[in-house]
Amino acid sequence: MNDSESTAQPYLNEQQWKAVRTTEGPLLVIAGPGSGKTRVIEYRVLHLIGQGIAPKQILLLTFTRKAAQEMLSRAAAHDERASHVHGGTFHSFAYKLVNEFKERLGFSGSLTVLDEKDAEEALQKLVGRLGLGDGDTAFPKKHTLRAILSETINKDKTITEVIEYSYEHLLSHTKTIERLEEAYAVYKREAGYLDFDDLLRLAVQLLRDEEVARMVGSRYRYVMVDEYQDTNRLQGEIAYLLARAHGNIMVVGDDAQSIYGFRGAYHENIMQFPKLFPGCVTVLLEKNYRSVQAVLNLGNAILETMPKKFKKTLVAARGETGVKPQMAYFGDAEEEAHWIRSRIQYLEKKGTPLSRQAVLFRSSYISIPLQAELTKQGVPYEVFGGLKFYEMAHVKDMLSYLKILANDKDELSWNRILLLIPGVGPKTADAVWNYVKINGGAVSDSEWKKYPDGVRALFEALYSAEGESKAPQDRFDTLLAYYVPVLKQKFDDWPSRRNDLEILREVAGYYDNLQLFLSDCAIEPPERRQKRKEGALTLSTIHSAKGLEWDSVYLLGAIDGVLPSKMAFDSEEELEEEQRLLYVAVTRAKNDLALSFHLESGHGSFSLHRLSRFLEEKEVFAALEHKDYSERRARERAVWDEGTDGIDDNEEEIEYE
DNA sequence: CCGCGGAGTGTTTTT
DNA sequence: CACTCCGCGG
Repeated sequence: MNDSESTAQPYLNEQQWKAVRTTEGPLLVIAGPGSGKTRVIEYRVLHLIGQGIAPKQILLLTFTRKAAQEMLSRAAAHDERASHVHGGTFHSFAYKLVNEFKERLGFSGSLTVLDEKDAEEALQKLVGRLGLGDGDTAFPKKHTLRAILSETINKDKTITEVIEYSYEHLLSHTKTIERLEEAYAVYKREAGYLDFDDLLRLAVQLLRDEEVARMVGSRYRYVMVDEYQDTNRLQGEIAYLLARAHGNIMVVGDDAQSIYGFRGAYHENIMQFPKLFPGCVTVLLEKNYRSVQAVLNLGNAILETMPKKFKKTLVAARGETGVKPQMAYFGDAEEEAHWIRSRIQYLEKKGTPLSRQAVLFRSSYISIPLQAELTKQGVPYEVFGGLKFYEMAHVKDMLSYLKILANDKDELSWNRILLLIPGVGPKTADAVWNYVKINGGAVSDSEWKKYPDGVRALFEALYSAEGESKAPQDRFDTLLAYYVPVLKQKFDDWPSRRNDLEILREVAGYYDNLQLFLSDCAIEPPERRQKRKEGALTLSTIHSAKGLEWDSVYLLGAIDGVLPSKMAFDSEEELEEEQRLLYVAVTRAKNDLALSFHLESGHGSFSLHRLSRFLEEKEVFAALEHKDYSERRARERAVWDEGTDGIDDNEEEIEYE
């Protein structure tokens, strides 16, 4: 995939230099899209090392692991020492910290990180156990329950506040959900479970402790935080606590690109930074080295229509006018997919390789017709965002076996793998778990007779995979041999799943510590494809496209109800975030941008037929070149006003010139 | 107690 | 349209 650094910028400009050289004391960098902030971080790392700072004393906190790796490996290309800089996500940093000081937090056994799905599973189990939703069909689903509890942590609110604010229809369940929250906390503590929110919460708790703060604070004398506009209150506090003693902290962000409010991102963090760190130096990076003027004009028009927010304008550094972004209209998703695919291939023929083109969308489902079209026509593509590798059932199954080796109190994993055995349902699974909880792995012969035969086979597989000294990959192999028959029986499409597990096996080979492998799987999903598809087209959610750029970009589904999502319709705040999402999408394009619309004939009552409201704003509308490719509409028009022949045919080459 | 089949429901974005 | 929940037959 492409990244910001392919942007041709021969030297650092004055503002960028200032950001690089200001190493002592707090520094706030407001960086518009394409303004070279990645370069600033890269050079700042090199500059610090050049000053004689030990790489180990530099900490770089980013939003995704990939971002940190990119920046550090680029710096390492100039100076190998840069590869020893500590870099990662807040969550992985927090996990290491919690693990290091777990006794202080009152944990005795090993810790297991719960991903979102696990957390939901745990909640559902508790709901059942406590009989909370009994006979009540209106009782919230596990996903909603998890969202509510998560919001209390990430937005620092009480359950009542969260429900009053975003889930008014659930007010009557407030008391029950409070009970659930307590039970969930106890449950996690007993099993040694940490969900994503616990990681941040506990890290803050640790750093608030003077002694810990002193130890950790002296470890990292220079702290840098990327994508600061998308940090939440807890992450903001972690950054603050880390740098409180020495004040050597740089944060980089752009409030206009804050798109993680739904996850508790608190963009006020950026505004409050100067207050938190008095004497802070502010640097504004406005020059855009990425896009042609026509694209920037659209970006600026969107910026103009945003309520509140910083006043700023993207200033083009490239000086090329470029072609006005196209707004293309279609009758249905298939027409749209067909057109986009053929336009992509057309540009490829004209010299823009597939790897430098990307199709972006608000939500994954929107891209399905296009994926079908691309597959049909043999266009190689790679999808980012949406369903994740480590969330697939067979991957979770396999990881569950390993998780039990790492933490035998892991009830959720026991439950999962027991249910895979024929003849074992919830009751038997529970019985076996209760037995294991008390007696450990030593099972008497008489006990076996109580359960289906498969249970014994499972235990034997687990026994033979045990052993501290064994490499994670060896254990993996033992358990995979056990699991493959289960896989074949459970899934018709097992060959491709078997292949996924082969990839997982390879990843396991990079680790010599099982714990670490497993926590990484939850917090920082290992790259699913070691060898990336060469020369493939990128399909990505807008969220996953953050920080990236391509020569040619398509925004699929510029439909009111998709972008903005209909889920955001009744919240002013969420609508603003959707608008920033549009801004992020259009500013990914370097040379060429096309937006597209199709009529969405929803199943059931909902059908979407209006252009995104953000694009209807006068100035935004004017920054686009509107073209109606709808065959349906063309047909209608041909009937209504005879004489015009509307749009000729679907001879693709003609249409985009 | 398990597991299958039918009915009903609500649908985003991610560490 | 995919997933969850419920009820019934084995």
